[in-house]
Amino acid sequence: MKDNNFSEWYNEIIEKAEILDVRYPVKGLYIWLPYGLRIRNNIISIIKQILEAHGHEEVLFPLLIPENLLRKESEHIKGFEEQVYWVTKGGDKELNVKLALRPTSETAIYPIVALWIKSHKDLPLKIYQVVNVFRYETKHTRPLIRLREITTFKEAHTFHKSMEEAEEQVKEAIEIYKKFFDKLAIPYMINRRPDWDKFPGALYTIAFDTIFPDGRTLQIATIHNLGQNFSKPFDIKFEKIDGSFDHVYQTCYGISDRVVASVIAIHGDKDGLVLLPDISPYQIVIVPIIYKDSKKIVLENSMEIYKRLSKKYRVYIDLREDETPGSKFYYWEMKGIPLRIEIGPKDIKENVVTIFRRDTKERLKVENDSIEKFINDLFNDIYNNLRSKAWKRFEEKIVRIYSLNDIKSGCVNEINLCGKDSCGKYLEDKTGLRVLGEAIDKKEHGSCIVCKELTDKIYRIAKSY
RNA sequence: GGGGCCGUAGGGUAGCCUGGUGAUCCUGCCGGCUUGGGGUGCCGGUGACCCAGGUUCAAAUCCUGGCGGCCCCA
Repeated sequence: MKDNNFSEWYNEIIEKAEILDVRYPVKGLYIWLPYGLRIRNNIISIIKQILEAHGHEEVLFPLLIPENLLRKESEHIKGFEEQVYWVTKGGDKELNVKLALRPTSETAIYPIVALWIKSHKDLPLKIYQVVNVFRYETKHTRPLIRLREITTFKEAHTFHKSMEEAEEQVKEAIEIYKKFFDKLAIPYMINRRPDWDKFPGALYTIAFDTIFPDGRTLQIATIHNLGQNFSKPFDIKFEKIDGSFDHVYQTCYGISDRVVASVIAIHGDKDGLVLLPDISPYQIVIVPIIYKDSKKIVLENSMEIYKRLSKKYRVYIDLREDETPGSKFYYWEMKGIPLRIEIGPKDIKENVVTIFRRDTKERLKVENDSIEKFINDLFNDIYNNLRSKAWKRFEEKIVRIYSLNDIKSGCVNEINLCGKDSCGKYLEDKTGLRVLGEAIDKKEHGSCIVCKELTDKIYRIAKSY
């Protein structure tokens, strides 16, 4: 079902694995359930760690943005106008100044940062926050993919003394997201968005796209070079070494709930979630195999191993007596727990435990004394296996195309394109696919698939979410 | 942006076309016995017609609107 009806599979997993409750009576808003939230939080802490290691500091700005600030940068507001939720009343009273629920936080953050930055010594400044943002989506909403409340919006904002430094920051951001998605074993391609699809107000936008099992691409991270487009209207100035003043150069970059969607969609299989040890709420679940006559010894043994492993891992021991082992197996596989340890009378007699790995469904017998060592290796194995499988499937969905007639809709097409808007738009109209943008890591001589002009630019087009 | 389909217990469904029976079945949940190394079996119980209006003696069923879900095309 994952392969022939991805949507159905996805919705079912979200519900059965208890990621979200999708029954909230407002379109595009969902409830994080405890299990899903733990996965989300584990993922967030990974990106936080990486950002902090790269010198970013966490901040937290308000949700409401006064209308005049939201409108300061004209391209920006044009891009978001149709999607803004407004707060117009306080109780019964009409507000004098309408307040927007942030669709993103540039216009909330920048006027304040303008107060913080005085001199070149204050630069670079690198901050980030993890917040919710609201967008009145008119298109089909989907859990974690297209939301009206994006509950997990990690946005970083950086401020620099020169365009060169801002360009360097874009490169650092790319490295940050590479590390992040590598850690999650999510394959990606990096595309420079066409001008008509860049972030409103940006000089240019670079995006990470992954490919879902149904062949559609999903944007999972974006990086924007803002130049001085925001620092001028928001008047973010600094004094240079020579005493003159300039407006700062800025970048911003973000990820969202879509990262969680990718983790679910890319690693999951027909039996449910498949989680990496790093992000799984529990890394190991212990299922004692209880028979009447050996109940006591099995429980004692299981508890002992549970306590022992809990020192190093996140472990859950499933002591429910009204469920049979078989039903527990299915349950924890749906939940994606990387390892299951079965302990029964046979194991105890042989002084072993039975370890089952979720990713390959193999069962292994492991000597009692060497469990920890074995698990450490196994965790690495699981990561490597999931990562290489994911990249393999990803690459199978990318094709190199030389003629308009050969373009395929179920995968990512790599083509030569001159880069003119007119050729890109023509292509979108003609194929119904979307121009994801120019591959930043790939060049190849050829001629534009539309106008035949010589070019070495490779563009990617695909059906996207 | 355009078009189509749908809304019945916690989940999945039958019934709707052609209005009228105690609203079907599976699953889940609760209780009991049984079983326990891949969804153990049996018995008993629980729980639903999205909302508002309209048509009608009578609405899950027909009509209008709202809210919500899904699919296709651009």
